[in-house]
Amino acid sequence: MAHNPGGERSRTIVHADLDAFFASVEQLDNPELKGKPVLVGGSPQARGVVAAASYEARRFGVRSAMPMARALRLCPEAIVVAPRFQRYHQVSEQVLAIYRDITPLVEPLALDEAFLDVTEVVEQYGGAQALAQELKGRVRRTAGLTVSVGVGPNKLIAKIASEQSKPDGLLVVPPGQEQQFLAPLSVRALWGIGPKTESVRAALGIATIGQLAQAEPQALAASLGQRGLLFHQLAQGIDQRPVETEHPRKSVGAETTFPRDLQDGPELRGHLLALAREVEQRLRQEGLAGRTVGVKLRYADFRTITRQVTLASAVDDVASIQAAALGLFEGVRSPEDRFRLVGISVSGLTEPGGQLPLWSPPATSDRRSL
DNA sequence: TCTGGGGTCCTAGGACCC
DNA sequence: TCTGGGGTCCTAGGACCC
Repeated sequence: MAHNPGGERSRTIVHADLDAFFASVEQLDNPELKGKPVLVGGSPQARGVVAAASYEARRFGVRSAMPMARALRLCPEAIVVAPRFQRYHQVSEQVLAIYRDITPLVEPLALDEAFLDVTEVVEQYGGAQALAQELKGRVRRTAGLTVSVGVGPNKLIAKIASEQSKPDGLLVVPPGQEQQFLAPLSVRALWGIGPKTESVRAALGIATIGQLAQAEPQALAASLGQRGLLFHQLAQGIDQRPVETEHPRKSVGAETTFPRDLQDGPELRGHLLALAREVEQRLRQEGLAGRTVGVKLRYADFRTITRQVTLASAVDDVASIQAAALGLFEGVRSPEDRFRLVGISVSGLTEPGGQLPLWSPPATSDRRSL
């Protein structure tokens, strides 16, 4: 066991991240796509973006979340494939089963990512390196996919290690080497530091995680609030978050972006109804109901607003969801507004109980939104 | 360049209650 | 006439992640 002055047991955490997941599954299922630039996502006509790009496509500078129109300008010969989420779920379950065969302490983060707490089993495999090799081998043989693996004394280190090792990588950061490993990396590598936060830190003159670790906590708190102090901790390589196998769901939502902007009318309301149906279906699949119904509206100029209402009891049926959503929509729309997206979500989730009302008045006395 | 769809978490302010 | 303190619930927006 590693030396640790704090007296706490040293943990061994694995982060496993499937490479270019959606695109790799498409190449697996259709051998004609192997070795070719593949883009999984929506069509450029439907204002689609790239959900996943094969490594062949990334060489052209294509990245996830990039508008498909731009991706195709960068890589005109790319093959665009519509996403098949059911299939990705299937493969994801297959891979999670492999992880759970190693340890029950598996925390899925997304379809293509998971943490494993292998503290108790790592010695059975002859150490972290050997365990990671074994995991990679099993995923390749069983699912036909490559996975990048990072191993470290905590989640933060494991995650950044797998990121650094991509693709088909393996990187073990032993306890005690956290600071050394992190110091030269960009603060952007820290989980939670996005473009906005990065611009704040740029104003402070901090570029690397090492500099962030050295910075005055007060200065960080002044510009970033509580998060500044958290980032300061993380920059020292300190991260006590446990691997959690259970994540109770907090909300269920569905949204659609229209191929062209829509004004209020039968077409838009038809979309709202379809979204309410979809949310109902998914709530029932999971045996859930929720008290809070929300709508999301994105205007033609990309400005986005949300409105929500909390009902007296939890609902899981189209009629109630749709009624609440329409009420919220009526409260904000003007006839000349043009929308590019509408969405519906249900939160405040519970197990549905007994008879459900079609419509309940808001729980609060604030009825402005209605 | 022209921006998806699924989420989580955080902040801040207001209403309300005792 | 000039107004506490603590706590909870609710809403809206925004940053972020995959």
